[in-house]
Amino acid sequence: MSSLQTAAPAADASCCAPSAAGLSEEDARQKALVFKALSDPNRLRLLSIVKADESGESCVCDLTAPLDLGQPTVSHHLKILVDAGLLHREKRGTWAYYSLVPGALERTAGLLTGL
Amino acid sequence: MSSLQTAAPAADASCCAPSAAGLSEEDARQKALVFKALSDPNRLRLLSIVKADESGESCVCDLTAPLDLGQPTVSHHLKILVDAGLLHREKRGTWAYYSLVPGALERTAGLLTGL
DNA sequence: CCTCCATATTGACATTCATCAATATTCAGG
DNA sequence: CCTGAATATTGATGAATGTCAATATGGAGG
Repeated sequence: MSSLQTAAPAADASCCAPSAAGLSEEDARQKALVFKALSDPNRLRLLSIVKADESGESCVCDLTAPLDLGQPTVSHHLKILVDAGLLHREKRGTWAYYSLVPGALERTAGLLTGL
Repeated sequence: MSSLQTAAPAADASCCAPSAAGLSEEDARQKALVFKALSDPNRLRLLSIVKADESGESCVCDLTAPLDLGQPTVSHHLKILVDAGLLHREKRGTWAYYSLVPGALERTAGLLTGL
């Protein structure tokens, strides 16, 4: 399971944080994972295409062409975005439809302003 | 020069964005650079420490200890954060003081919600 | 059952990255 | 000037990453 729990306070888990004014080491590592998922241009484009689609979801075949990448590469990027808790995957028949996890982008934005 | 201009509208610069529903390739690359700067746990901790400091600025010597990293490594990370437009560097005497660029975190958060 | 199609996984390769040790730079004091 | 201190830069190294070609998986239709 896991799923990064993007906005988790991670409060008592790090009760013994020795000092280090800011983030605990563990807290920083988890938050960095989300930003790492966002640190690739093609993944940003995938997110924006999925978001822009009026139906709210896109299948891999719609995402391969505009990025000029191979299908396995697009699948790989999509998996990273799903693992980061940003995209949701639903398989219907032969097709896989990806959609934004509601509120995920806003929660991630909150990670920044709440640093 | 450079300095990523985190919140630049990049409006007319990409007037010819051919199609690709979402971000243009160039737009995506620039935004990815900011998130790449945020994709390292130690850099997130640096940001939070600088932000948490009541004086609003910290020198390298204050940042080396809590991260348990060598001084060159911390300098390297700070440079990346400065290049990303997130931190400001001011040298006074022998010391270098780093502070948050006002509004930079909020602008970066806006990159996400405005995808 | 067999074939086709959409997607996922594996393996390999080149590139990028985080880190450190060593060295260079720059400034303050004597 | 010379010394010492704080920071930056360089070079090297091991790990992680993005990409593709090849293959696997799994459902749809004949």
